[in-house]
Amino acid sequence: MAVRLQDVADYAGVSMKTVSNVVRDYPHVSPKMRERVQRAIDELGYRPNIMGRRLATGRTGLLALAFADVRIPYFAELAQVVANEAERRGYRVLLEQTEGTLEGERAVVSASESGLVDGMVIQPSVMNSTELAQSRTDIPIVVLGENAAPLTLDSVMVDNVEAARVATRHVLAHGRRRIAFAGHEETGTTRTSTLRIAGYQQALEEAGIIPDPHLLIPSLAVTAANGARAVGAALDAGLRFDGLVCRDDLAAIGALRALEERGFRVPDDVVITGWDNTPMTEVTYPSLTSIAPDMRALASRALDMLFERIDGYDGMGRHELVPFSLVTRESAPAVE
Amino acid sequence: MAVRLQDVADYAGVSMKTVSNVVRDYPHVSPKMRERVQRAIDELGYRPNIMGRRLATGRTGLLALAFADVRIPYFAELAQVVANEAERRGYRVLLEQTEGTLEGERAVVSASESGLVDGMVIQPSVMNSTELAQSRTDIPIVVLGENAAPLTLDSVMVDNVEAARVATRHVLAHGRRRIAFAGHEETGTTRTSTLRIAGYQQALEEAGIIPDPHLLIPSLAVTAANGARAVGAALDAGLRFDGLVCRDDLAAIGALRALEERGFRVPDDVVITGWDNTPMTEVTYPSLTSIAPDMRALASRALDMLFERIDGYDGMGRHELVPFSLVTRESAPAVE
DNA sequence: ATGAAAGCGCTAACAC
DNA sequence: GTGTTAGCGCTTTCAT
Repeated sequence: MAVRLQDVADYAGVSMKTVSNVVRDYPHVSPKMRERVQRAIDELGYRPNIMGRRLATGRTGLLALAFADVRIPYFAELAQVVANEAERRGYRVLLEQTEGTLEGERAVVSASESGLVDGMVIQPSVMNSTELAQSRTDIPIVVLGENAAPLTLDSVMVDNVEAARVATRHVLAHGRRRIAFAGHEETGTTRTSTLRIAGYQQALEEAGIIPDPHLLIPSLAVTAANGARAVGAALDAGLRFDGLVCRDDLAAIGALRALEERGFRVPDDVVITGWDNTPMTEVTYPSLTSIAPDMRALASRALDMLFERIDGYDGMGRHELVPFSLVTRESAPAVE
Repeated sequence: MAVRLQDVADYAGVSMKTVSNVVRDYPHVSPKMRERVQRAIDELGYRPNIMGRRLATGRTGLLALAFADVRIPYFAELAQVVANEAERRGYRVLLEQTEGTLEGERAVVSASESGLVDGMVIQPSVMNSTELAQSRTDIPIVVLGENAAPLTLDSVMVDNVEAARVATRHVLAHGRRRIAFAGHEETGTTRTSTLRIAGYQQALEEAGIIPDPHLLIPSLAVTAANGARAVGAALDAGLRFDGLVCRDDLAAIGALRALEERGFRVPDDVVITGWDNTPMTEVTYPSLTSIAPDMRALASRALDMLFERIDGYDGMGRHELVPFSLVTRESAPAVE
């Protein structure tokens, strides 16, 4: 039905090899031959069949990108930038969602079929990198947002501890002393949250403040609605604070609503920082100061390392940090 | 390197055919043989190679999902539900982003390679369905959110006109009379926006109100920030309204900010409705009343039709509507 | 119920 | 510079 390489070869009166050379822009083809073949290709409307090519080369041109849920704005952002970077390298991206559960992550990682993708970029929610490294040995994996065990896995992340210190110091610079932390998981705190809380506590201690565990406000899951519920419940229970460092923008957005609903003013009564610098931060009222990871660098370095491994590099796991910045907006304005 | 079907066959002392039968759960295999082969598979850790299988069967098990940008919450939602429905049918989803441009859509649709995906679900931003139908004839396509020309393309959408009437009538029921519409594109209104504006105007006319073109507030692009700018500028220019039907939730979120920033109160001064019922509507302050398309039905019907075509159905294009509802929240509460 | 062999569409040695 | 041919890993008639 579809026109094949052989059809073009027959039509142009040349061999498959020559047509293949033209299709793949192989340099050593005479101009007139190239033109003749190209005409045949155009007239027949030939399109190379990926599967045939992939079988022959062993490369699929496909990458898997795995994370909890695209509906979480940070992951949508990640999908966008990874897809862009992949495209620049001639690759396409297969979305794999894990729902943030261990089963989901296991399912994604222990693929029952092989040869679909050449590599995988994964931001695990719960699985540790040791298990990760053991599950999928047939293709290279780059881990995002978590320091991978130094086996064959590479990792890229921002320095969560440092970034949390920066955010917290910024709140301190506003003269706030009772600073809460919101949005980490209620059950089984993830590594990401642990690191951010560590940075938050370090900054407090550096300022001579003893971290008060009551000021840690966990929420059920990473949604803004849960963030609102958690912060709302804390306020209703009488908890008071004048600064709030949030685990992510969703928690911050939820906190914003919980506070306003109860008559607290941001930033006058409570200074707030978010994390991820997702598009929504610009348009909440007040807009949100947020930690902005360099997403482009993140995706770019992750794919660099992934392709090095696809190309055969076989050294120890490499662990890279990418830059971040604090973008100040109304919820915690810049301080002179 | 990787273990192949032949390796398993050798190891188990049977033919490839038998192993293949076991792998694919072919019914006519004797239990003892099945067990023997299964043990070989387990011991060798055999995983069938997708590409080999696909080449042989002609099915890739992959679907393309194309739309403007995953960072737009509605599309993230769409990606999520389509991925889920596809998985239930044993398929995976390849993300294709068009950036909402004609070039982007053309690039996605006029794939230079064939055989990668078995079908495509696309929500076009600018390309009309006639061009769509002509561009990609090798695989079936289902169009979302736009009434496809009745060639070989199927389409699924909500009744945009009717939904816009429902939203507008709800605002009218609040006793509002100067009702604006916000968030449609400034340049080259999309078909979606056109339909929604039509429904909005119909509802006004039914209520005996002559639609005032000044109350149409376009914005530069579908982001909340642009929505805020557009509505803000309109207010600053002296435009006044007591109701606002928004093209989508992003526009509504932007409008919310623009209004609050200028001291207008929602819903007291202005009643607002959004569209898409994205997660953020729950947690804005005030929360947003929004048109909620039945996303599950949308994805489910789209994939049903797509698979019918993949399986050989070759009739005229079918055009289906899926249900929607109006979810009332604080920005436009339910009216008794 | 199981085996043998012919492809699926393409690339890559290797020859000419 | 171009043609020949042998796979890539799997499924699938067709035999047995």
